[in-house]
Amino acid sequence: MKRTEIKQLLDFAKAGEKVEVRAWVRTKRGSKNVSFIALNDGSTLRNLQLVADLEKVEESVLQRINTGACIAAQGEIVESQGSGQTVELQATSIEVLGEAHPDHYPLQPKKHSLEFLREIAHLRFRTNTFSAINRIRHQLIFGVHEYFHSRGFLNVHTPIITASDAEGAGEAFKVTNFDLNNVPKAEGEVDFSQDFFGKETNLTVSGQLEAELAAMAMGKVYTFGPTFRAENSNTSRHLAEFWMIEPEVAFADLEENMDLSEDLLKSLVRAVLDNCMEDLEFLDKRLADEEKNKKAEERSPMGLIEKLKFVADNEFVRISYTEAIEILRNSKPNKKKKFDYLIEGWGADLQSEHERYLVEKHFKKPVILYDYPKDIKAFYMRLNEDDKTVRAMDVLFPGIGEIVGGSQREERLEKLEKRMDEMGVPKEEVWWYLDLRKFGTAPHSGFGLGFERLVQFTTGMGNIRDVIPFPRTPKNAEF
RNA sequence: UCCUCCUUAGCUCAGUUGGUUAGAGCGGUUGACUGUUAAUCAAUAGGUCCUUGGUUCGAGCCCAAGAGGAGGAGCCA
Repeated sequence: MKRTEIKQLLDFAKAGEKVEVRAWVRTKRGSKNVSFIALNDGSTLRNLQLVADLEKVEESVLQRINTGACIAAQGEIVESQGSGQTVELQATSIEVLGEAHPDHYPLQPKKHSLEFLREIAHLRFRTNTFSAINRIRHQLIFGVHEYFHSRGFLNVHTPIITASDAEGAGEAFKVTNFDLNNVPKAEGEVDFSQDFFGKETNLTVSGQLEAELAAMAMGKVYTFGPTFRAENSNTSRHLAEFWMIEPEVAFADLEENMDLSEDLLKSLVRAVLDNCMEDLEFLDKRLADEEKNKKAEERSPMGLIEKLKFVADNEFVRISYTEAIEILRNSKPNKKKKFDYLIEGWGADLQSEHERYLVEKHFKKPVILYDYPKDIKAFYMRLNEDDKTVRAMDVLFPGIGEIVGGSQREERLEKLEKRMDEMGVPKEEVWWYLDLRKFGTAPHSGFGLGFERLVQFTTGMGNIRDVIPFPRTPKNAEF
């Protein structure tokens, strides 16, 4: 008999149908004559109740069925006599595909801490929370490709291994083929000319520079790939390995760049609202339960679904860095010296506390900040007429902080070279990037969207380690 | 990397001013129960108190170093 997925079965099956399901056991309970087995196969958050009558199913088989076991069950769909479900599967035969010994299986039919589940990441897919997160994560992955494809963007695979570290986006992981106990040296220095690529190489920190190359021929492109940062960051918003979406658009100015980022974010949130409501409702409730344990002033004013709808339906606030500084300088926490870093004047980099104030207290909605001082931004951002600011923009989200960072790129060779000199960026390493400005240069813009931060936002999860199946963080590369 | 906090049973946590055999709930096991909903009821097993060193007659508790985890900061996405 062909197996039926539980989602299909619960949505469409009629009483009297004979089916086979294959699934993992969540709980088993019951009495002398009848057992009730909650089954989940990942196709939906909902469980199927399997009813095993001792007259029809061997007791020796039932004894081997514990939480975590995998079974194949054949039977007939019947209307449930119990109140927790409308239909259930009355078993005619059960085969145990894989036992899960109760003395050793770590998942119990009870609430586990997220910290504990991180230690058993190989099994946490089997919990409601992580299956919900991963179904939403999939919807977002799919949504990204769907969004760009339907608008004529081309997906570009930029290299994972790169020779340039010119982006300045943090420490890179080194890639080498050397025997680390016997590294070839020349004049005291490591001799990379003998290494696999004949030069020093690392894992990419961003696909942006390469995406720009593609955009200056293909027009509209995007990357969606893994990126790596060897920063010793220990926060709930950073990973050493994370996925980033980087569109790059020829002829687009900063305005269009902001439009694209806002529209993309809203579309993705809407896609989740349209397609993952069952999982969202579960996470919404989970979050609400968690909020009950918090103090009143720490509680978030909106539930998860409410928050997602709010973001999808409302305009993001757009203000310049200069306007933001004015707001912050005149803000209550600044005047009362409640900020750890007080805003004295123009030019200061904004700290998390400032971004949070703008987003969560002052505007109470997503904020796009643009036109930052050139000294606190990367070399490739286009210089404004004032010679002080660059065409940079950051999208700030409540609870997450910076979810998007982007800019209009400097397309004028002279200005770009001047900035690289000022900031000490080695021009010879990225000669190809400069070539773009020599041959048919054009205005263009792009941004980077941190995928896991987006998943964090849409699932309401507080720690980024819980929205990627196998998080890579300092001192942790298990699984 | 910095600051703060944490580490006791499989899990979540108590553990009094340093004092004899370290506790609970859940989970496990065994038994009871004619349909349960994280079933219920009864009994029961289960501990290198993170590691190392120190103070003390005596350390889960005090001190030092280390390891791991969480929250915040920095860096950023």
